[in-house]
Amino acid sequence: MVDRYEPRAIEEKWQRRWEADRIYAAVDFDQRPKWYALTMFPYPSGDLHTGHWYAMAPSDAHARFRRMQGYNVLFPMGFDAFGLPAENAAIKRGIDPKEWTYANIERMRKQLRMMGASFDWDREIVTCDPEYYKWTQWWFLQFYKHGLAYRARALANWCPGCQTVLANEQVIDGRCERSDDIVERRFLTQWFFRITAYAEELLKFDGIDWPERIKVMQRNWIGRSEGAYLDFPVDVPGVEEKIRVFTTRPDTVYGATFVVLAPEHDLVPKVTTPEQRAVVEEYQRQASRETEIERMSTEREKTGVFTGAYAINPFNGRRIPIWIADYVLVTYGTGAIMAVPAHDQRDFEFAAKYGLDIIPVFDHPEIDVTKPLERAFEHGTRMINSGPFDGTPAEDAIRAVVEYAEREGIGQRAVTYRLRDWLISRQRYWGAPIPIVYCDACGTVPVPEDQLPVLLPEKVQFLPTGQSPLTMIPEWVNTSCPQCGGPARRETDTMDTFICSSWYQMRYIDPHNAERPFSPALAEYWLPVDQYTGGAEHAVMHLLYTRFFWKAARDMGLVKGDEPMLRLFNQGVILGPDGNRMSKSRGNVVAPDEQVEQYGADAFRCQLMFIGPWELGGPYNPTGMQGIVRWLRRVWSLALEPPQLVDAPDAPETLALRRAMHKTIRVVTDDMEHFRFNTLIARHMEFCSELQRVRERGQADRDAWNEAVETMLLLIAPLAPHITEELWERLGKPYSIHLQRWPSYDPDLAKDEEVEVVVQVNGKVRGHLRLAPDAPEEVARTRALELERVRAALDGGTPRRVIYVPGKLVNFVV
RNA sequence: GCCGGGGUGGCGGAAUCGGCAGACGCGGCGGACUUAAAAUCCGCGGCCGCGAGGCGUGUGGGUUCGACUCCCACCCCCGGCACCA
Repeated sequence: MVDRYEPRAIEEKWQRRWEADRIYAAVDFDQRPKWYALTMFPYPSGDLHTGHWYAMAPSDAHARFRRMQGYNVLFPMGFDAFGLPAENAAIKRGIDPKEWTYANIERMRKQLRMMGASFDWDREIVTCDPEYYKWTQWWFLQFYKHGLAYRARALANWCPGCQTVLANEQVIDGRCERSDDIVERRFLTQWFFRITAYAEELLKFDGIDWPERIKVMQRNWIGRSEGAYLDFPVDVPGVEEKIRVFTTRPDTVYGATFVVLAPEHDLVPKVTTPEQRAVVEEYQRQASRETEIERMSTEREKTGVFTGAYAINPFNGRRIPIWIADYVLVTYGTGAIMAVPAHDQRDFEFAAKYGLDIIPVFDHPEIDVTKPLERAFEHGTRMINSGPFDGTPAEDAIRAVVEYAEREGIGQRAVTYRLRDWLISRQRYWGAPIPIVYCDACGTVPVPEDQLPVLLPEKVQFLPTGQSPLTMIPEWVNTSCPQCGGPARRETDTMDTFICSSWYQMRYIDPHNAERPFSPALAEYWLPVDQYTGGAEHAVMHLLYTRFFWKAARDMGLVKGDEPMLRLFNQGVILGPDGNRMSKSRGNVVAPDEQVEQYGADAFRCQLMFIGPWELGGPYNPTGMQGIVRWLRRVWSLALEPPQLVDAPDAPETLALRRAMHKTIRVVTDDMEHFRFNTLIARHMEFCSELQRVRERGQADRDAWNEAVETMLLLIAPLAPHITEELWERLGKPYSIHLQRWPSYDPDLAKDEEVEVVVQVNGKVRGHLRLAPDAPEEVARTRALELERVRAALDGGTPRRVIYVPGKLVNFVV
């Protein structure tokens, strides 16, 4: 009698051994084909939760699979360690952010090791290490040098809870992505990365295999619109300005009966008449107090005020009023629109409310355009009320008007994007300092590369003042100008942590390089990432930023190729047993450490993979764990307690066993390729049942049995690395199972010898046959007609038609 | 409103170039082993019906010898976007 399967007794032992032997080390410049597998690195919150396991364990299984297939696999892990929680802990509990973070990292390293994942720990990176953020700062300088980083005053998102500005991508439904506070809008001078320079290219996903929904989300976020800029001269004495508007409907320009500026538009103070100044300024004040949430509400009735000024429609010379209204956004297009109430519902509502003219400029087959409109209509048939363009068919209208505008110098075709430049400065301490110095004589001066890193000072006061805590350390702020040596001040804002994670995949390939972010030769060998896995919640943040970062790096000549991650897989969200998101307040949290304690890491890994398709996520049910535990016990028992082994190479049972094994290899390999862990484990369970039946018979062919058991262990190794290693050793096989080759199958043996064929009469099942998959129709038909129930159903009638699908069915139609 | 994803037993889920609906697992029921229990092993398992049989993949139509799968119309759930000119 052998000992029972006790996961706790073997898992730690093997984890230590693997690490000591560095069997998962990625080998630079190895002859094997390389495979860079990357899973999103965690924020060191101090506790590894089930969501981390759900993201990482299947990724690990896939990386192990590739390793066994003969790839030189790079599967690294690290910590995205800058960010607000550390600083908030400092504010609340007086703990130093650095100490807090490193203590958490230490704890999480232990928890990660319990997973038994094949991470190459020699390549670990921690983004808050000066050794790492030196290069984050270096990247900032490269962006600055290439005109991709700039400082500007702009309307920014301000989170009152976090006391810092945020990028547009980090505002979700008007709330802070982290703290959920309602975001305010403030005019502030901030640092930006020019992501808009790559807007057009970011819309293309050529040559990469990414989920459709991520691509759609990124396309929506970038929001490309084609149209034209048109210039409306201002009719105000002494003001020689033109209002440039962006429109996707230049063909409706003759219907423009007023112009609307965003309340924050630069020209507002210049054009507003003295009589209107008071109401205009009051409206601006009111608009500036509004949060995004209030302003974005589409239900809300539109408001606005007249500036008292007029502009001239450059097409027909018509004098039209200039209004301001907050339904026009200063951040989109030019911050000004021509309003065409007849053909735009928003403008229609505004015109109706304030009694402005509504002039249709298209005919419509079902609408009498000579009568007052009830609502705007977007598309008509031919242009009307449009001077020389009258009669132009709708499909030619835009082109005709734009060509005219370009000829006359009153406009030009244009493309605009919803995407804004990436606001990267944060008024917080726990981030990489922006390596910039302000000198009274030289102005904005980048810190020379050889003076990096600009170290974060320690022993800092944390008060949420809305200014970076760094401003309160004069000995840090005050410095000398790198150019002239005169007195200068450091930039006190730190960088958005999404910058740290935009290039981390590049650092893993050369994590200890002190001379440069990574060596070009290693980049040539390892990059780009072959398989990236992580959550879809990063669709328009990290996953967009890192593509931008890569393209910029490519244009700087630092990397080759157009995309950083060739394949992306988004796992779903793991939920608590009650189907809700796990949260302490709901009390539905499943703690991985407890699952491991109770069932073992192998069982927990497998259960997470077994519950359903990885991309769907779903509830984690701990009671279902029994099934996985039983299966692993059975694997244990089958490996260690064989039937009586005899020499029967030609017995039909031996062939059947071989067939089952080859079929299992085929199914498991195919499912592994496509991350179908749930069906793959189901196949394993079936194969185990088949082995069990063989064993029940009492004896089996020695070679076939041993081969089957060894193959089973090899196929399970990526899923459950500890138990398979233990059994591999007990079977006397060479260490380590994880360095063995993935089994291959014989396609002929993997095919079913006989399959069940359904016999139907008029589409209803009346019987079954066992036939070869490629049996000829004649055989199938004859055998089918021999069946009693089929004859009864035919009731003596002659089939009008017979449908035969080999391997599937025979259907008699009467 | 627009764009994705989804709706299948008591539960998690399988099966889609149209071909036995419910693989595999949980829970349930029955049996074997045991003084007993645990563990293990074997069997049953959509619904209605004693049965032959009938009905079943969100709803209603359609195409087809045959539809979870394709087409049309709709309902519900999840995620994303939403005054973007």
